[in-house]
Amino acid sequence: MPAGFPAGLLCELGSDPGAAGPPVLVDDLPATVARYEQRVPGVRWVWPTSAGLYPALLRAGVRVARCHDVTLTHGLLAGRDGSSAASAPELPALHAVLADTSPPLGQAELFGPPDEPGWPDRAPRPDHPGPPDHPDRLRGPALEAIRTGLANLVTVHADQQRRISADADARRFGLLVAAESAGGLAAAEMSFAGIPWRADVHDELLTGLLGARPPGGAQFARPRRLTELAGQIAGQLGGRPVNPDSPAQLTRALAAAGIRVGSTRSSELRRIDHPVIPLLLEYKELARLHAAHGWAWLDTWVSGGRFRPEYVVGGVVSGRWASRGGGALQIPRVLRRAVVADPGWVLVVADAAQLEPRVLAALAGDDAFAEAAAGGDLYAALADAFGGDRAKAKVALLSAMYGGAGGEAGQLLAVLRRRFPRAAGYVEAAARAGEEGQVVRSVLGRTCPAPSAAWRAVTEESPTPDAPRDPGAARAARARGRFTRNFVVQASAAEWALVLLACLRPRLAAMTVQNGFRAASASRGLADDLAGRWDPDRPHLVFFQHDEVIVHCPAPLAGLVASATAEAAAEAGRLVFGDTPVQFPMSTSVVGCYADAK
DNA sequence: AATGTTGGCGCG
DNA sequence: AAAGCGCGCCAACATT
Repeated sequence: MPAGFPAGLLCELGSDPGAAGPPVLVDDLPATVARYEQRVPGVRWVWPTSAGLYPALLRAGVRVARCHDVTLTHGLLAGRDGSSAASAPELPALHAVLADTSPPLGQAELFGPPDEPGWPDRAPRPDHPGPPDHPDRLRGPALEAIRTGLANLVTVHADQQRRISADADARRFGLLVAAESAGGLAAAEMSFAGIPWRADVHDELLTGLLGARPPGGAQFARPRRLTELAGQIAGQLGGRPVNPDSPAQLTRALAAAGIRVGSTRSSELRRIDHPVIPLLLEYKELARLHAAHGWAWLDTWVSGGRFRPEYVVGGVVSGRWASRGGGALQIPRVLRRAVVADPGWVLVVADAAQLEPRVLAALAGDDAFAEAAAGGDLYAALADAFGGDRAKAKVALLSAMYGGAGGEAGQLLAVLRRRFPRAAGYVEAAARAGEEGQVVRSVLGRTCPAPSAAWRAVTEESPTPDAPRDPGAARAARARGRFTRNFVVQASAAEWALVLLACLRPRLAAMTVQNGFRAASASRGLADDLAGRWDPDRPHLVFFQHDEVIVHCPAPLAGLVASATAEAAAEAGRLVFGDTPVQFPMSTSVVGCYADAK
């Protein structure tokens, strides 16, 4: 596809902030980028967005090791400084990039191949290509616009570097910027690789649960099983037709049968003893599967044996990723059966065990807690403090992190506070700050949003001390307290996971099946598939869901991949939290099918 | 007809 | 007394 790639403008950054070499027009940007990647190990691409540019490079067969994503960085800086994210800098059209070829130093070394034996030499080579020298063939306003944009990019980048260095903890904030940028690369690579998805297995699952697919075009027809259930539900409720998808209709029909409900949520229905309830619960579960992940979803999102979701890096205020289209982060567990490795390949499924409480232990520097979090089952280790009851330890921790205190949670929270005062104090301080309208920051310096004007208006003290306080004020304050309480933990956990991803990428990129694999897979009839596939003998990161990664790789590499995830987890712990006794174990399975993991 | 809101539920 | 944190997506319903 390189032939169809638009021309791009490129220049090399100088060693001084804001300095840049002459802009050069290149008519094959992917080839040029690839040449830099090969000959100038450590090159870092500065560009407007990976989301805009990198997919086209990947389609052209080009991977990059590191970048500085100006748009993602802008979001982090705007959040930190309380400036509007809308005041985004004017950035050039997509195909303008800067090559930062200065030798990586310390922090900037993230995230390329680590300095370990066995990795490719990353010393810059004197024979690096430099900017290719082409006569400008684009002329007139188009070229001028790109040229101006490129100059803006140089300026904006220098400004961002200055603001990163000015952070009260520039090391950590710089790490956050590097990790967020690496995340942008990983996200594009995962979309490109796609999750291996067996449409035939998915279809069989649906058919087994719902009945045969309603015949063509009938998008809105209910499959057989849903029609049956709707009929039985109506029969139980007096015989008049009722659409169970309509909360209003259902509430009325239930009331007519003498069942009063505040809502039609499954959790509420489950508490009711009536023969219609099991039918309703089954209907709801199946209707949800049909609507959200049924045949229409399959048609829309799966092609060529892959599900290719689009990730939105940093799309959640806590820094977690969101996804756009296809609901990639809400795939129902039953459908994991359809995620099957290619022949000769396996899935390495690795998730961080009990990540959030471990993060809290490391954040708070609570030695007693940290020792319990050193390894193994964290809740079991804490159980002693709760009369030996692991479940109680878990409730206490979740309550501390989410701000719940219903039921016996309040009492358990008191135990937690007594035994692990620093851990409890950490989240409680965050909650107080939030209730007072302040902002809080994660371990690497992601800042939570300031309260809205509406919130400030509601919670403002009344002008006369005797006036009754708006009961909504206390409620709003506590809600924000729960948000900031959770933010410090969830956002810091998201950072650990992001750094894990950033540390895992280069390790995977360095792995290939040296001999025989291409021939072997061709002999299995995969040659046609391989023709359009990226890096056919290399592990592919294909899924990332908050604290879990899936790597799709040739079976012989599974052991190496599993070790790499463990190493990356340990490295992420060191980079994010420094010297802490807390460990971040990964629970890893090597499986042919996602449903068989752990 | 198009757009916005609500109730509900999937995931972590 | 009551209250969990964060998302995206669907059908139904409300509004323009």
